[in-house]
Amino acid sequence: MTWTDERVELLTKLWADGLSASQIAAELGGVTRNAVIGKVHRLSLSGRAKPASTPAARTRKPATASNGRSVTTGRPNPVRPLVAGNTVLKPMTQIAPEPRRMPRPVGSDDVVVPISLHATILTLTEQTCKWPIGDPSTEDFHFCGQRSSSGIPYCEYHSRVAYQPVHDRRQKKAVGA
DNA sequence: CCCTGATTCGC
DNA sequence: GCGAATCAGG
Repeated sequence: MTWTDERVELLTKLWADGLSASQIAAELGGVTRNAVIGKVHRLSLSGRAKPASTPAARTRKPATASNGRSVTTGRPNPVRPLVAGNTVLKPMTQIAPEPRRMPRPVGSDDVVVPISLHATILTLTEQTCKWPIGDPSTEDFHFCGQRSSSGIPYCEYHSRVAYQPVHDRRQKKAVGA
């Protein structure tokens, strides 16, 4: 797969959008997340929202070394002002001393049956359950996020909900509990 | 375990 | 320039 102008553009857009490398790779198709990351670096658009320069002094070469492996674990660059999540900033926030129950401002139905992780579009991968929960127009909306079997877009529970067996009406015998 | 990005280096 | 392998962390 070649990095056409369009693909590079899409890559740039998605990367700026905050999508992960693997997600972008899946979106583009034909490339792995490594390819995406490599390209991102080559394009010098790493770090996403981090104008602060980070001249890290990498000194590793464990690839073709005649010796064992260098134990040079120098990490002189721990500074990382991550600003990826673009959430609305709340200037003042009353600290709610109750970590117990979240009030339910939205009148969403209690569709959540299994323990739902608060998966957003950003955390969805090919292996996370994409069962939508809540109203997409509210911030309460999220996805199940449970791990799903390979290829299946939903977790086991939601798979059964999604693909309700229409067949299997005849054979309902000897199903001992 | 799953995932994330970062880096290196042979191609 | 490209990206697999690898690393390092969550």
